[in-house]
Amino acid sequence: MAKRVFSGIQPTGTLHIGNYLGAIRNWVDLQRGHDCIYCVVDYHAITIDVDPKELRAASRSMALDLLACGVDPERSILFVQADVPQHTELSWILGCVTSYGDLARMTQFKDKSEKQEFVSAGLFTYPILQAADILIYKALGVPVGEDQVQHLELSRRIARRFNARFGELFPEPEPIVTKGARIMSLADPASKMSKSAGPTHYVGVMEAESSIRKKVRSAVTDVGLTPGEAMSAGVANLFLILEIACETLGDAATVSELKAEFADGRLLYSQLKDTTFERLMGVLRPIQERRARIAAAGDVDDILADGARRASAIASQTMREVRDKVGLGAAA
RNA sequence: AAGCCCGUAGCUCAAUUGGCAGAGCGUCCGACUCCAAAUCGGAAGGCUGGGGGUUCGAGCCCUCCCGGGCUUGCCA
Repeated sequence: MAKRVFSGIQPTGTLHIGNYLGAIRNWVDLQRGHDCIYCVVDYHAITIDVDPKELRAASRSMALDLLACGVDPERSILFVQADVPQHTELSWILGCVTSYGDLARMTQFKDKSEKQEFVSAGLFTYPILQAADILIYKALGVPVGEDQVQHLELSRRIARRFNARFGELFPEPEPIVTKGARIMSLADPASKMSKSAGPTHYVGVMEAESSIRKKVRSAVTDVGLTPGEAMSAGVANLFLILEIACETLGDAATVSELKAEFADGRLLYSQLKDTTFERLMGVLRPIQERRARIAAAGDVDDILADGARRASAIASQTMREVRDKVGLGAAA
């Protein structure tokens, strides 16, 4: 049996090229040779303030984005987290083998809680739910970015502690270190591309072409470098986007040509931007078209229902084992 | 549950005794630039958390509600 992989993404905001080039592209590739379970994590989304009128639509929309990007429901399981409520049941139990001190050490919690005026307990216990997401499917691999490594290590600790206390059940999930595509904000190349920094900082995968052109054109570069000098962060970021886009398109020549021009000090940044924009659209356009086709077909809800059904089958089996090992409930 | 403090533009905060709701940052447009940034010029942006009241006049005073923070409790 192929190695099982789990990963999730929050349904807040739209998918941006940092998400796609950094993570989702790998999700798609992992489908070859792995047994993949992909999840739109709406339980996680409500750890911060979210509009209930928008959440469900956002979850569906994110699922649609993922399908458009190439997540294949024939090969993988795609579902919305709250459609498999066993995630939260396991989360409670795992919370009881998680140390308070471990949670208090999570840097992402510290960062996020500083920015919120209302800090929910859910934000604090978030990594436990994340561990439940992974362990309930006994996933062996989890594709993660650098920012999630700490959380995955906690998941491993939780699995280990559960096994030690209640008997061997969960395999320790291994990180799948993906090609280090860390796309930076175009407006501020010192910080990672994110939706929270505002619309000028990210390029949406489904964004209108004219808008994307504008954003790529306004990318921060530098005042001009002398030949032989290292690239500035902004230029390096454009090259990174260009490189991944060209790789996807099977175009090896363009990047090396532009890099040679850069080394000679005769690269015009306007040209780099135009080329990057063009190649990026070469990648995004088919995704956008596919999204339109899938949306028109109108079977996303069916796909998600089927995904939830298949995920539930695994999750409820694991929960039977968990309840048995822990001794929960009156019925055996 | 009680006490105290807080809520003003997207964000951080001003606003004299109760007297025209403002600034910085961000956003948008323009100039400059190979493209951008920075800089300069311009613009948009508000039910002052909500309801009621006092007053000629309320961001400011009274009252209730909602939300947040801190403190001391109560119940499980």
